[in-house]
Amino acid sequence: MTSRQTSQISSRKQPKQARSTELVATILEAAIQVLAKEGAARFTTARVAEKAGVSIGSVYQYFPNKAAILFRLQSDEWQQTTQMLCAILSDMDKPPLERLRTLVHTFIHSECEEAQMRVALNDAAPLYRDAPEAHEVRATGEQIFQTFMLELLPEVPETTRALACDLISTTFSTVGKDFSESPRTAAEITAYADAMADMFSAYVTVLNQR
Amino acid sequence: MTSRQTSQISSRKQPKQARSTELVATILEAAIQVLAKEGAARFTTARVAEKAGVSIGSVYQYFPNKAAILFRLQSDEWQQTTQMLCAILSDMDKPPLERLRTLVHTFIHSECEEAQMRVALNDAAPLYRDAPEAHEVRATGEQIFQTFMLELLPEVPETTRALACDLISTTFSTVGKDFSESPRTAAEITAYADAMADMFSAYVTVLNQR
Amino acid sequence: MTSRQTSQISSRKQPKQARSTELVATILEAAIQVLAKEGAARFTTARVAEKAGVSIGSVYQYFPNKAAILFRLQSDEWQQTTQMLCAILSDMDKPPLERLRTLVHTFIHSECEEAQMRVALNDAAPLYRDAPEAHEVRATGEQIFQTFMLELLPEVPETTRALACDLISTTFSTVGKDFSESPRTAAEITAYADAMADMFSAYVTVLNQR
Amino acid sequence: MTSRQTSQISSRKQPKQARSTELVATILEAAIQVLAKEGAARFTTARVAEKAGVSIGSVYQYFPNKAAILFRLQSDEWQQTTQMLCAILSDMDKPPLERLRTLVHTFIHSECEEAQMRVALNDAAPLYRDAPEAHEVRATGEQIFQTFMLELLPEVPETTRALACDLISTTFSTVGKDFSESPRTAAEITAYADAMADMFSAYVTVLNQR
DNA sequence: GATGAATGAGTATTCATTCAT
DNA sequence: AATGAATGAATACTCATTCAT
Repeated sequence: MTSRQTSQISSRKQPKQARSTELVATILEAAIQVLAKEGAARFTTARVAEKAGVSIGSVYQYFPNKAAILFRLQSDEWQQTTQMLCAILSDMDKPPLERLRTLVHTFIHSECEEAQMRVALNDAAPLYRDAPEAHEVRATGEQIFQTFMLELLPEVPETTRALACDLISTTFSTVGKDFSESPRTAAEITAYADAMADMFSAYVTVLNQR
Repeated sequence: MTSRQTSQISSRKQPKQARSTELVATILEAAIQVLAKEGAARFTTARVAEKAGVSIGSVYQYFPNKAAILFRLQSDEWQQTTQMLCAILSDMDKPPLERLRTLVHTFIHSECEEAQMRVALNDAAPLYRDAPEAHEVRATGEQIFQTFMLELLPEVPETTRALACDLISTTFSTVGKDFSESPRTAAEITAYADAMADMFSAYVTVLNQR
Repeated sequence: MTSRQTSQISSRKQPKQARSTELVATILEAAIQVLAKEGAARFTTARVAEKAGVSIGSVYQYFPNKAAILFRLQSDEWQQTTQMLCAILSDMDKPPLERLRTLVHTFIHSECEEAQMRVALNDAAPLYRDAPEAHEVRATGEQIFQTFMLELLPEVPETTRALACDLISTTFSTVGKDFSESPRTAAEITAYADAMADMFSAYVTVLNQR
Repeated sequence: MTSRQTSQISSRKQPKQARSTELVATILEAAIQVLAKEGAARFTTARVAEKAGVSIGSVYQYFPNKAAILFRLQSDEWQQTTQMLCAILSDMDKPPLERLRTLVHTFIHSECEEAQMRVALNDAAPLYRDAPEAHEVRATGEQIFQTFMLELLPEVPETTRALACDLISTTFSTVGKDFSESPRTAAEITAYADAMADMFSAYVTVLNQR
């Protein structure tokens, strides 16, 4: 957690060759394991390299610094989440509120998987959070959600909608994170997700009725 | 962010004399400043001692380890929040939903003060989070809120109420924390708090109508 | 003399390359000098590193902790002593008692060399003494001596022999250590070793006559 | 185990008043307990003061530094041993060799009592060993033994006798110390003491026959 | 005399990162 | 490209001793 870090946080090189891609994957996989088993405080480049069966030098060949590995992990997470979000929200066959409910369920469920790693990744957030790249990734996700909100709150004034969008998505992710920090049974997860969806539904309904 | 910690996290000695209390206050004040100005990663006992104009030994005379200082800071925060909560919720002259709205406003506002320090304190959470003392402090706050929920959701089945209680209070604190991480204008704060209160109101109303 | 030690005490890596072996040797040589010149209380990893002209990090690359350096020093000592013991005791051309006398002389002599370092190493014993590895090394030496005792006390009952073996070898090492703590002339050493050999001879002779 | 120590090691003041003597006794008793329970490395003035229910300042009122406490403990030990030695050796009714045997038995036995504390006291030896006062105390004990040796080895030349005296007394104390470091049953102690007495007897007998 | 708060030098150990091979 | 040895700043915490009250 010292500071001798380079500013750059995104990957050092685009691994064009199969060999490289493989290596990056190996390192990331090792990083996940170290994070999950050792926690953020014991997440060190040396440990990642060892777990990956690779030299430290190789790690630095593909990631400019420790933060970059963590950022990449987080980034991949966000991408997956975004895809999931996209898939669910674009299913125009179901009414918006039902899609929202599905979304909440799926998200909370996914958050509860690999909870240990997620907590650790969160603990390490100070290391990658401030990077400009981090904001970009987040922004993409928000974009999709905003589009969906347009569908959900058609008559509502722009300002209100933006606010609701922000509130709901934030509640989503922060409460989901907090909830997943304790171990949960499947039943608990379902109940909690339902409650959250109920809350969102009630809110959305009220906003539309105004 | 290393781990050589003693298990104990609560204060080393009860400051019986005025001198001691003063010193503890000085140290805590210094700790807040270090946290705010340097961030969690650079929060070291040496820096706290220096900022407090006190020897390192003195710091350790009153706090068994670094985590204890952070925990104390957090603990004091929680106590203040709890008192505020208590004061607002027990005002039986106003209807429950109005009190809830007031609560949200006050809380979000207070979270936005000293935001930088709060973010840093949050980043340092891994250091004190697991201490048993931390759970106790939190529990007290939840207790008060539960009592209020009884008033807010009188006819609702126990299980549902407990869930709603958990959800609302978690949303409260986690979303509030997230919101306060970016600098905000007074108008933004008010608008956001209103939105959150709207969401809670809608949810509570729906639950009562079922 | 503090206690923050990792459990492991044996060498961190097998120095496969010439470079490493050299470095380990340099560090050990420096450790001996620090021990001799500064004493056990001032034996610090930093001082060893400095004396060795190496960074602290390098010291920790080859030894998991301070105790490991001391243990290694002691271990090397024991190994040398054991070899010497072996060489002397296995010379079947000479009668057992003569070999015992030679042994005592050689041992006391060798103990008196680098006496200062030995005293310091002894002072530091609490740091490595309890390690399981330490017992193993000692055990090997005892084994050889036991075999020799079989030759020395052929007719004596097992129990008595074991006792005599223990007593003689302990007297050997502890008295030798104590004797070498003061500076001695060659004549003093010879006289003392002779006296000790006389004592052992008398004892052994009596045991055989019973 | 640091070095900010004053050179003086003997008691700071002669406690003339009953109150003082009592306090000194309390401190020494506490010191013994700390040594036994915590070991030499954790033997600190603060812990002694706390265990004694006395302020640190008071400890320093009666002992100039930490080493002085340890020295006093050791000194008291030596005095007791010397008295015991004296009592046994001056019993002119029994033949010298029998007295020697009794001595060995009594000594080994006493060494095995409070073994833990003795080991710790030994570990702390570097702190008080070099004080001139320590030599004086030891000298007294040797004096008595020398007188006894005169009786034991009447016809033997002075040089030889001095050597034998040194050897036997050293074997005595160092082997005794080493033996007592492991936990022992009463039977083991007796057997070991007998073996040692046998060895001494054999040696003495041979010397007298020359 | 008694107290115990205050001091601050001292120490073991970790870890991100570099760079010669 | 890959390696992994080397670096050394950084950090938490202890403890002997002093001295103002």
